[in-house]
Amino acid sequence: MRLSRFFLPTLKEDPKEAQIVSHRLMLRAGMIQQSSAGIYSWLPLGYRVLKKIEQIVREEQNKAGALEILMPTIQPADLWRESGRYDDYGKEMLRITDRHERDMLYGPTNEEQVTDIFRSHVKSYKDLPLNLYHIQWKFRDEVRPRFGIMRGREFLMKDAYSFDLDYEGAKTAYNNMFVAYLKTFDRLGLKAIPLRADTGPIGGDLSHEFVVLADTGESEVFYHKDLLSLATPEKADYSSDELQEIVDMWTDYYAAADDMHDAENCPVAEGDLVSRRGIEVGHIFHFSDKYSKPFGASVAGPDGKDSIVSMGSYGIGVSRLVGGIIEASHDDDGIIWPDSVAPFDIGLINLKSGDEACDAACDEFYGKLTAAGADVLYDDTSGRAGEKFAKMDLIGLPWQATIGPRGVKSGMVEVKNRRSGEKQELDMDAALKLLVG
RNA sequence: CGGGGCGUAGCACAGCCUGGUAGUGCGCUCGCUUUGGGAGCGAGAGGUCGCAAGUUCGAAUCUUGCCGCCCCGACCA
Repeated sequence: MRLSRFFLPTLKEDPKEAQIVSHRLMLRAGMIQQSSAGIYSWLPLGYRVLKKIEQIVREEQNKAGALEILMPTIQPADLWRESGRYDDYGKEMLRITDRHERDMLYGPTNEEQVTDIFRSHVKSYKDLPLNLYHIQWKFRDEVRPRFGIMRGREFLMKDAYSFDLDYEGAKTAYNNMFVAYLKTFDRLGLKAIPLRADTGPIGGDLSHEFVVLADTGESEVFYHKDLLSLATPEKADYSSDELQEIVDMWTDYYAAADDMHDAENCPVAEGDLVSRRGIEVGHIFHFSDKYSKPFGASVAGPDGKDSIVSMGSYGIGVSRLVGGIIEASHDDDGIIWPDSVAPFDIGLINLKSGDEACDAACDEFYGKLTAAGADVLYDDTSGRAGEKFAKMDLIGLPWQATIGPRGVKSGMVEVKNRRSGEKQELDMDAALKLLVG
């Protein structure tokens, strides 16, 4: 992609409304534009990142055996009256009346909707276990949206829902998602820790939050120092017992959010306890028959008798992760994207656009990178060097390749790693080898 | 929902107290000079001063109401 043909409205100065670093950088890097409080448009650069994260989440859900569906954003109130949540949910739920005076709502979550789908079609234990997920926009009318995309009112979320015959099956489904989450956050380049969580209004007895570590995170977490050295599970398939072992291994270590942490009675020795800040990006629940019972979601068991299915739900804040990743990975100059979610792989800078030799060298290098399958943002604009470097640092592509009058005669390319800052002068072939293998 | 703050050009702001023809920096356009870390000079374009009512000969400025946005707290993917 040539920058001259791209839409990248970057800002040199900090917008005043943005306090936290991810919000500031997203606005400055031209990733998003606020539409109203807590509601944003995604501009090309931001949208690319959002889509990359979404795709990784999707791939890991698919690998875990979950099936993708797509449920509507607008739901009928009657469904929520069946579970009793229409009255319980309060003002955070955006309520809408259609032209026929029917009560509708913009979904803040989809337990009712998915349980309705399940009960309409699934009648036998032979169809279990089942895990349905979707990646869809949600709306919660927060009293006070803040932190940009991290705590918006409209947000993109992956939510999965598992259905099992009994508690044992549900627990395996839960463990399966637990492990899928470890793999997902690892692929996103994040350090995530599972915290035993309060189950809150949804209820249930098995629940974990996944918190991404970032110095600027919203809440404080305490955990045993060895927790982070655990290896992320790699195998494609695990048996129920293996899943349980992995979950046990991860949850044996102490980890708690500040509201659950009791310094006086903490089981971890002071020297082994680490305190850092974090951002909640995922939440998994087992909630048994909370929805299946009022909805009459039951299946015939092997004995021919109907039994209510046991459910769980598993959320990942996809849009929030964009901010979370930036919080966890940036410096004074801008964003530092992990390779897996970077909007482009490489930024190519033509230091003297309009100069015949520079243009020719850049065009050639751009062609080779692209032919090798790299996604390249090629700054072919007529801007000044400093401006180009600063902009490239700001948008945080993992690699920068610079071609300017100084090195062009000898066919040299300067390659810089955004994260380490390390620069090296290479001839075009060596640079190509480094960047695209 | 309690408390606080702010709405003036695309962005950041000054002007308001003490009413009198709307300004600065960045960005944008054109020209010249520059050219390896957000350039210099010159010339331009761009604003019903959030909206409405009121006071006044005259309102960005004073008064009232409304709307929007931000921050702190309680609450949450």
